[in-house]
Amino acid sequence: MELSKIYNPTEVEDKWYAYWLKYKFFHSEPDNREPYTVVIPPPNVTGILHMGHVLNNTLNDVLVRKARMDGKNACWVPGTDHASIATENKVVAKLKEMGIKKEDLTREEFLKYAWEWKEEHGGIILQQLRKLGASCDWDRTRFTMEPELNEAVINTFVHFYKKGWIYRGVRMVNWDPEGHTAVSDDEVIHRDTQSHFYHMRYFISDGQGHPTDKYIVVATTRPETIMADAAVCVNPNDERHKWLHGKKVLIPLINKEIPIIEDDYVEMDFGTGCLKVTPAHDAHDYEIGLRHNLEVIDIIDDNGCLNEKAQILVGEDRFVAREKIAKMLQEAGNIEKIEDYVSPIGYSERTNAVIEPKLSAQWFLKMEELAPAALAKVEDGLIKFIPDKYRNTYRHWMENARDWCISRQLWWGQRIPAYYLPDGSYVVENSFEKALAAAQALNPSIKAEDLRQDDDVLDTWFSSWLWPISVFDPQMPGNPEHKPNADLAYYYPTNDLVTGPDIIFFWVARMIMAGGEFMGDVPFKNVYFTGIVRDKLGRKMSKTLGNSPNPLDLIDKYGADAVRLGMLLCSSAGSDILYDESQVEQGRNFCNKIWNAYRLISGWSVDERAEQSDANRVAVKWFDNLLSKTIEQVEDHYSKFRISDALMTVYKLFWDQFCAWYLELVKPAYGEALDKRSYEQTLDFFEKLLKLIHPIMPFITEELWQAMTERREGDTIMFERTPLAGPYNAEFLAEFATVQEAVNNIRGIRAQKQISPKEALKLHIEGNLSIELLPVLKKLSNLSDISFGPYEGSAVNFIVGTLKMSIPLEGFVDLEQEKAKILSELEYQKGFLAGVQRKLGNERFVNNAPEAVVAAERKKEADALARIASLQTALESLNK
RNA sequence: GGGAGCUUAGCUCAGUUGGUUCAGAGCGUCUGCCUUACAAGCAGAGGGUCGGGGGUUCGACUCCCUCAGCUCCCACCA
Repeated sequence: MELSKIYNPTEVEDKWYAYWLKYKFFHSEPDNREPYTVVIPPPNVTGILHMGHVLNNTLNDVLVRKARMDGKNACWVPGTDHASIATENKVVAKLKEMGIKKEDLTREEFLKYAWEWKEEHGGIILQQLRKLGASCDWDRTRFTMEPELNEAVINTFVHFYKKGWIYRGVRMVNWDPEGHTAVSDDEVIHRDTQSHFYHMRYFISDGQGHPTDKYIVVATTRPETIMADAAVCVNPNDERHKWLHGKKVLIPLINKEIPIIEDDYVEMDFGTGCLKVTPAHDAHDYEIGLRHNLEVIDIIDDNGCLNEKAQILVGEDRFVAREKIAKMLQEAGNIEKIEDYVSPIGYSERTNAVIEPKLSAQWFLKMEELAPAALAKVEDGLIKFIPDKYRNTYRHWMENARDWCISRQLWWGQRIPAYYLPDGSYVVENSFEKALAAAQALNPSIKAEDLRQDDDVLDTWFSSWLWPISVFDPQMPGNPEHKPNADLAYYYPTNDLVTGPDIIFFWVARMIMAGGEFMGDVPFKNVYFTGIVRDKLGRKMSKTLGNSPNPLDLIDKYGADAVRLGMLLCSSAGSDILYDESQVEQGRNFCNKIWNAYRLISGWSVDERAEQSDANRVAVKWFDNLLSKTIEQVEDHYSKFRISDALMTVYKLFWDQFCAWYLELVKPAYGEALDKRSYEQTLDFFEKLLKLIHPIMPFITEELWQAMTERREGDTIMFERTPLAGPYNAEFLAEFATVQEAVNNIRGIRAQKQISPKEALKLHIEGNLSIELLPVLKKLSNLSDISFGPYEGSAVNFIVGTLKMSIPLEGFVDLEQEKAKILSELEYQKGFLAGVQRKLGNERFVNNAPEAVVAAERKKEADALARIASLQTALESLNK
């Protein structure tokens, strides 16, 4: 069969993925092999594949496929996350398009739409992962909001509640007026934002609620909140404001009288030294309010609009109100000045709305015991972070962890299992029936219709923190009597987690907490943190910039193997990845190289009776040694999670050694056949190389592995064992490398002197070189003759290692040029020798340095002396 | 404001207890080649005083100090 000159991935990839699925090669069941377990970081159920996913899942797949080929029982559990805020937003937006407002729907009606949306768009991303070649056990696909996992979440809540670690409290929370929910501190992003600093005059009251002519200047960025002011605060040590003590001022526009108070919190040298205190709308002010018993006046509603308590501008959006009130203050003569001002403003990570600090009742999980326990797991080395530097970040956070606000004012998610009695008290149980019973225990007259379940749902992370446990045995969390089922007992703890450092606290830390709480064991042993994928200018990939390629388009254009390689090429753990399409091109080129190597080998005709030539025998011996050495290096890279190094090592072995040297060596002349022995050994090498490459590029390797010989239905490279490194002869490899260098030199001379590769040359070698390597040198350099010993004729000379080589080239030798070359080489060698001898002459070096180092220096000295000697002879012969 | 990290070739980065001719790799660039596996290729070449300064050491890209520049994380001085 004629193979095309160019590898065509599309058909190949679809064919083999379907084949792998057909035979359920990805499926894992517990057995007596060592397990290798990975759980996918569950993507948003309605999300679509982006470059970050590609990076993450490629790395995951490489690790899983490698483990599988190492003979482990590899299990990669896929699934999706319900992503409450993100999904609910999408559904709300969709309903809006349809002319439906969320407020007009009941909870049940809304959830019906949400589930419809989920069914329609959910899981697309999992289909897309298949295109990438991800070898997930699809039979184990989970969703964080499926019934069993919901149960696990609810049981977890009840568990911690009964333990006394979950409590309900009024706190200043980060309110997202667009998402209509509280979000955790970690979901708030602070960005410097251009705004204004309004300097306002607050007139001193005469005691009757009328302004005097005296005033103080208060500076704020939020004039729209003045109606909620409860006091003006100054520093007690501030001389400038001593006269104000005990006085009252009037809030502009509404003329409300508020006291002047004193608190150390106020910085004297910031602003005017006078702070308006608005307990309802600022966390610090709230604290001050608590200390001074101030009234809390909440004038902003859940949509971020002013409410009736504001008295003026009721119903206006907070930003509109800000502009308007500034104008009103100006007109009323209350504005001293308005400065441009840049200040950090909190934005919602999900909706990008400006966060409004807001007082509300929320549920919290205490971190008091969970955080230190989870910190210890990493500090004690039970869990390794790659790269290690994230331990610092982790420690810092864990030592300062605040209680986790776990309630969200949403409908899409697990509803908090707290049930309120008419008197405002509540019970927490994992079912309505139990709750009713508990309520009736408190008050026998309670009926079912008297109980009202809490409206809030739980933070999505409150379900994903159970993921490494719940995907195997959802009964486990929050169920102390339950014994782990067979899956959980076998697969837990998982081995490696590949994820981004941005969710180290959201997810990684909390999984460690849940693992400790429910399993008494870590959820994973290694956490590999990827970087963030950026464009080649270093910018984050974003929709608005339009700099994020669609991975599926890339796969269509270049093939999944190429995309995988392109991603891995630039990915060292923990550092950001500057993605450029040229890397994917490199991946495609590599596929093509592999493809063409196969074309070459498969096109050879074989001579059953021919003897193996000396050159071929040495070539095989060399590559066999090199393969062992390289496998050792690759294994070492993998063991340290240096995936891109492992990849580059294999890449260079295939391209720079196998193709550029080995195949060139054994390649029969045109029209001639290859001896059978060399042919079979070459196929063996090729197969081993395919196996080494398979974890990185699964498709092309399966295609060629299947093509290279007759395979049975159901065979796959996936379950072939990783080639093992045998012993190798390092000296032989080094000597071969010397020959390669010599060949390079001769090629360079040919190029320089414009001598055709077809014209045979003679070579003289001064020094020792194994005779067995001569056929290699001869073949690759097209030499008609090699002789040893000093050469004194006119020649082009070069030095390789300790060998001086000369090519007699009557008519091509430029004497002067040759002399100059040797002289400069001599100079270099003498300088080098001087350096070495200086070192060796230094007693402290000889006495203090390790013996091996000193010995190496002595060898350098000897080698340099030998080279200098032969250079000098060469020079003398030229001078004759 | 606190913490962590980075700075090595045009670009992206390795450099793994301080010691091999250690100053590297990939890509890009330049030159010559459509040589019957591959121009998505082959054969060559050029390119860096390892951010600046100081120190420790027989020896520093590597350890310490300092300065400069950049990045990230945490932190709501209104």
